[in-house]
Amino acid sequence: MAVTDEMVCFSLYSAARATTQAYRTLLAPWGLTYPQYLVLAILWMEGEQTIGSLGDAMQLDSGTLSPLVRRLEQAGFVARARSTADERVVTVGLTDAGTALRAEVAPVHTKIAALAGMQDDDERRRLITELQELTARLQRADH
Amino acid sequence: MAVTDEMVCFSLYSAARATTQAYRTLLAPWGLTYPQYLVLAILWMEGEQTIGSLGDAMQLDSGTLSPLVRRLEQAGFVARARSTADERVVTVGLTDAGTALRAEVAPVHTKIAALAGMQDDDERRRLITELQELTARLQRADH
DNA sequence: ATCGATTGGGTTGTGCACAATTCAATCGCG
DNA sequence: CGCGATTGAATTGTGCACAACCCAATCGAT
Repeated sequence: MAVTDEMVCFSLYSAARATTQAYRTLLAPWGLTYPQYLVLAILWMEGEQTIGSLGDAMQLDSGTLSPLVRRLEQAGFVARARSTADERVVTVGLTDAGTALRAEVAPVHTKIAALAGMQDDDERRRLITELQELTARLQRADH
Repeated sequence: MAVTDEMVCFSLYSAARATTQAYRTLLAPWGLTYPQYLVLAILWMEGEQTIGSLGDAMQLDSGTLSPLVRRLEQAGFVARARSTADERVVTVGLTDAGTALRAEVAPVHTKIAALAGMQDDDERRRLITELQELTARLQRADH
């Protein structure tokens, strides 16, 4: 038995990498990465966002999101604009090309869940909850 | 309910980042990262390795491991040498400084497991197995 | 023994993740 | 109103993760 097989941390680290790898394969036709897909998913489901609201949803800071959104903009899928009400705020919205992706690309996360053997709603819900609780305990402790 | 709360992938991604964040905090006194800690853990438990055997254990390629091990070498914790039997192979072993770290640093993964609420052996084992199976299904599918 | 194929490791380039810093816009307290 | 504090993004720098590529050492089939 390898050392790493005794560590929860390693099984998480490994599962997360396997997941992004599966996304890489399925998203390759559009040149999208997994975090870029997440941004698009949020825009598809919840409409226009700001850098800050994306950061809240994904738990990422502007140091990660700012260049990531710039690449999505360069790819033509989103548009950025300074808010008129508050010049500090940058809004991020879908372009027509970004909206057009939805039909073919949005279902990818369902395909991944199926590949992972997480097609059953209850079981998936249970694992999500377990991982969210684990995450919350770690974040609470990390102060 | 946020979009991301419905995705297994996101809960994995999030839990993995929370874990490395917890490691970052606990490893800060030694300037070690989580992947660096993993390499040291393998060396402590299983003795001298090669770049290849580390790659097998951690599922990483030389493009990641090569600079990572170089940084561990620059920090003085490991030493690298070409194998005399096969000049292609690079062996990685602990220095005295690397061995000396073991007593204080090795227990970190147990502390993290406790913070994550995974102190119970059976429950931890169950989650590890579940994640390993999920990982295996994704890797099998990703061809 | 030779030469084509394989293997082990390194390098380069791209994109996340995160700390730390900067800066302008806004807020709030007096 | 005025000004110090806060906020929202962006930038810089470090370190992983991974694809693509390179090269030298070794293997293997003849």
